[in-house]
Amino acid sequence: MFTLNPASGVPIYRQLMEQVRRLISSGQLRPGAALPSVRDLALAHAVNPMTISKAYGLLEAEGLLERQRGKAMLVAAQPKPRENRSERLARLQPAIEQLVTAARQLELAPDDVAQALRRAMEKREKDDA
Amino acid sequence: MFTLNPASGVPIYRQLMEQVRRLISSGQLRPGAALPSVRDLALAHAVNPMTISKAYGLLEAEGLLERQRGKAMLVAAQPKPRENRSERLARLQPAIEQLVTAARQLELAPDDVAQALRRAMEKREKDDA
DNA sequence: CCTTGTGTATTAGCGTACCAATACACGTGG
DNA sequence: CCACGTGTATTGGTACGCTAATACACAAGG
Repeated sequence: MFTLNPASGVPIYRQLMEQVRRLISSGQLRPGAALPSVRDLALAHAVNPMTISKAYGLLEAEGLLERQRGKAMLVAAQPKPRENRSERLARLQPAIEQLVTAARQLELAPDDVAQALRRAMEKREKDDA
Repeated sequence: MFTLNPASGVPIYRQLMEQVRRLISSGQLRPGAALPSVRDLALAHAVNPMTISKAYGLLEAEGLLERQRGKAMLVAAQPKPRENRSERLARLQPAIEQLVTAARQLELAPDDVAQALRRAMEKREKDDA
């Protein structure tokens, strides 16, 4: 469900937060849905439970998650359950900018980049299936 | 020349290193070319000079840069002056993977992503000109 | 009741990243 | 020669990110 890369430089708890935000904004995690338990996630990704808890706690402070004593973390009941396409595209923008910067510095033609991107998306689609 | 974002989570010196690697692998920085001075870069990006120096030092350890006492850092004379397209595409892969991951979690269609990418690349091209 | 499963607080420790300020060694040009 | 521009070493400090090991409060189910 999540992709955590400890060597990326980006703090793990931040990676997790961003991915939860995305899953909620796309509706893959709907209001009321339960999140993976802190210990499960920590075990699965070989990470300290407190690192996961930190992400959950911050997301609760943002109002995206709700806490129930003794039970799993839930997606909060929100006024905006699912963002429209343009809002989600806005969330994608940072990743796009980074890719464009890299492509420019590598002097790769737009067509080459587009083709590589299409390949990667097709492969991901296949792997998910 | 460089794009350093202190808030991205990725250490500044790592961002710089990666971008120097890309500019060399594309030939935009050729063997013998001088790099921006530590103090200039530090001033331009509001960063401590030692942070830039750290990046330069590590790149020298990698063999990408050469040091001349009292003079600016140079791009080393390398056996491989410029990488071919497939090698440069390989360097682009991490940025692509990250974009694909984000797109999946945002439930954005490949066509939407491709279109957003093309727009961003065209805009960058225009801004550069 | 008691076990198991939630999240969380606490304490301590460790390594990294960055900063400020200072000083040094070297090459170049006035 | 001297001033200026290279990179760099040093010292000291701050903040962050992550870990380990415990321990607690609560809910649900056997």
